[in-house]
Amino acid sequence: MDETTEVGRLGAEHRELLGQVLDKWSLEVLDRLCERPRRFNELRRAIPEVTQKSLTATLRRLERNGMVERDIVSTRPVGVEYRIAPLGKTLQDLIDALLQWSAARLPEVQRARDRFDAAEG
Amino acid sequence: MDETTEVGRLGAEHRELLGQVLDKWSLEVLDRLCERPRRFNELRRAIPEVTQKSLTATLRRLERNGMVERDIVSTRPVGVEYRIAPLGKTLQDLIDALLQWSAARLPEVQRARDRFDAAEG
DNA sequence: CTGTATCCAGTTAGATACTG
DNA sequence: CAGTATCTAACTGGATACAG
Repeated sequence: MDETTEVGRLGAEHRELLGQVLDKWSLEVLDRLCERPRRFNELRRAIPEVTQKSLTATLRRLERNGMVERDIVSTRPVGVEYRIAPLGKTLQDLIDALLQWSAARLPEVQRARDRFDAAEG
Repeated sequence: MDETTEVGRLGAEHRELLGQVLDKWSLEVLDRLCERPRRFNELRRAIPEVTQKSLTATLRRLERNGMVERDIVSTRPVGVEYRIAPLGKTLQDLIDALLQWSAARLPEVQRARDRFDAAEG
């Protein structure tokens, strides 16, 4: 296999999976559910910027991928509890590491952005 | 601080940063550049599904965030070499871990998807 | 070789209103 | 409480043509 035809080790399926699990809201939802199970509106309050529609879509996608489980509480009115699934639990350390990386490096990134924006003007 | 007002530990700035660094093509581009510097078309060949437009946009974004550096080679016609920046290097272990997680867990995820899709029909 | 520019179809996200 | 439905504005991505 020569260099000119060398292809990535990441197939489309892996890109799709990581895209569904690392997207805008999923990281934060999973992080929250790793702490403890949460109700729908509890998650909304914990992530104030997410809309109901986007949170619903995020939770469905995570459920479909086996990352979270959904528990219907038969009260009136009904409640729904979301909790981390075993498969989602395998992501916990990775998510923690990503959030810590972001917190640690954001200042450096900001300086890089300022340099870039100043140079291209 | 009571539970009803508790908010996430991830602010909008962190979500934006992770979004720019973990997006569809960035992971694979960074992974490739961690191995060694690459030319533009070399990256295109390594990631056959990416269009020129998207690869350009991805590289600009990564450059702006201090993740990659851009080196213009004054030949005719000109060449451009991209290489990982020190800040991008701090992501390498995380990226490796994500790719490995994806490779290890994809089969389980597929089974979860099949179950979900069968149940909701 | 490494881009930029343009057009355009398809997806996505917010706002709002409504339901079991 | 936990959604679904609808409309619409904004963004995204592919195709194509062209340029330094």
